[in-house]
Amino acid sequence: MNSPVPDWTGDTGALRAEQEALARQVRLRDDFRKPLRTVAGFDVGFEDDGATTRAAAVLLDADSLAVLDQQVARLPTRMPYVPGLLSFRELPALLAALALLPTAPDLALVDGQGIAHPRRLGVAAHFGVISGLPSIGVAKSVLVGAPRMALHDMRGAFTPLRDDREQIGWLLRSKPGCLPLVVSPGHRVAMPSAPELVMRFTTRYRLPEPTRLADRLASRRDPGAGDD
DNA sequence: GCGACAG
DNA sequence: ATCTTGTCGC
Repeated sequence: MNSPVPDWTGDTGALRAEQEALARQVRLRDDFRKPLRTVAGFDVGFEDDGATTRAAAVLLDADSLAVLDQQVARLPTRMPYVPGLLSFRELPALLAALALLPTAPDLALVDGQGIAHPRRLGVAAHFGVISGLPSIGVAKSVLVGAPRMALHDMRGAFTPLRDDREQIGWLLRSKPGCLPLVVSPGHRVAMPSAPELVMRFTTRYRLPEPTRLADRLASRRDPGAGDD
C-alpha cells in the first residue's frame, strides 16, 4: 500500500487530475470479510496552529465494539485546507496512523466524504484506494449534492444524496433530533451497504463509535490519557 | 460575475 | 479544523 501524496506547489489542477485517475480505481461492490471481525475509525486534528497534523486510528471489535487498540500519528502539515482537495492534506497522517495499528481493520470508517465528492474521491475513498482497505466516508456536512427527499426524524432513517441524477451517498439520521450524517461508500463497499454498516456501529451518539472515538483522540479530547 | 465550499 | 460559556431541548 504505497503511493505518496504529491508535494503542494499550489497547482490544484494537477491534484484534481490525480483524483480523477484514482477515482477510476474505486470499487463500489461489497468486498470485505464477512462477518466483520474488526472495524477502525480514522480522523484528523491539528496542533500548533495547524503546523502539526495529528491523525488518530481506533481499532474496535466489530461485534462488541470493545477498543482493541488506538494510535496517534503526528506529521508536519504540508498543505492548507482547500475544499475538494482535503485528502491530500490529511492522507499522509491517516496512513501513518493506520501503519501503527497492530493489524489492519476489516473495514475503515473515515471522517469525511467517500465518493460524495466533486470528482468522486473524498478522503475516505482516497484512503481506501491507497490502503486497499474497504472504507466508508462519514461526514458531518454536505460537500456536494442534495438530499432527494425529506428525512424522517427517526433513528436509522436515510435518504439518497444526489448530484444531478447520480446517487453519491446518503443522509443518515444516526440520532433523533440531530443533524444527519453524510454517509458514502469509500472503496470496496456497495452503496446500499454504507448506511447499514454505519448504523451497526452507532450506539447512543450521533457519530458511530469508531469515528467518535477517533475524533476525540485526534482532537485531544481523550478522557483519560493525555497524548499518544 | 456571484455564491458554495468535507475538515 | 480551531477559538470558547452558557444555554436550549429531548
